[in-house]
Amino acid sequence: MSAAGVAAHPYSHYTNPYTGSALGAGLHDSFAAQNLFSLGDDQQPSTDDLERFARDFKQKRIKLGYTQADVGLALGTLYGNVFSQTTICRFEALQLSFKNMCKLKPLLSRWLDEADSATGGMPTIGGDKLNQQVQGRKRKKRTSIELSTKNALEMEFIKQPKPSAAEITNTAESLQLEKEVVRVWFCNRRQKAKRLLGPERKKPDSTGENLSDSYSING
DNA sequence: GGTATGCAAATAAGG
DNA sequence: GCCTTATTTGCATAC
Repeated sequence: MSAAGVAAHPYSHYTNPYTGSALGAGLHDSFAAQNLFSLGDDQQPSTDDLERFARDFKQKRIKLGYTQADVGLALGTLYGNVFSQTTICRFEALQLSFKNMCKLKPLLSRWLDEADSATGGMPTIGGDKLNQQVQGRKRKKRTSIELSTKNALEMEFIKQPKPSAAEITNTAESLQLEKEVVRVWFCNRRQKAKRLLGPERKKPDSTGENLSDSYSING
């Protein structure tokens, strides 16, 4: 155990190396907007709400004796979609985008409520909006591509970064992968190539870090 | 044994 | 149906 206590540094450190922004800028932008326009009305929580909730959630979760993995699994029972320990961890550490945090909050909130009241057993079903909200989004299990296969794909990529459908099918067959997996691999690989080639983003300086600084959340 | 994190697979949205 | 771009999410592994 090393984490007890409370999330150390909220919305700051996760600068997605791929987009150079993703969780980073996207997140900060969203949060900035959220802070500025915080309508407070809808059901959209403010950044403060999220921070408070995450902190609270973690504390209670620990008090109740559940691990992050437990929670992720329980969400599967509750809503039909399991989440990983990683995701719960990032939620607690406020390392998800604002939008993503907003999406997960009600699920975790509901879980917490049930876990809280039903002390003694994991909460069970709650078949309503939330259920539907998350369901139908069944995520495909992440494919682990073997190193040798990756190498083969890399070779193909060097030869032809943008293979035709037929070429993708061939590659998929020869590597014994699903065609879709190969197609997505090439898409992601192209994205990666672009990132690697274009390190000159917008402003190396003024964006990410400063913003994250200005989020000095903590109390 | 639980939690944090790097890299990247999968998905969403718009074209 | 496939692309690009942005984003979400998790495997693998370090802590």
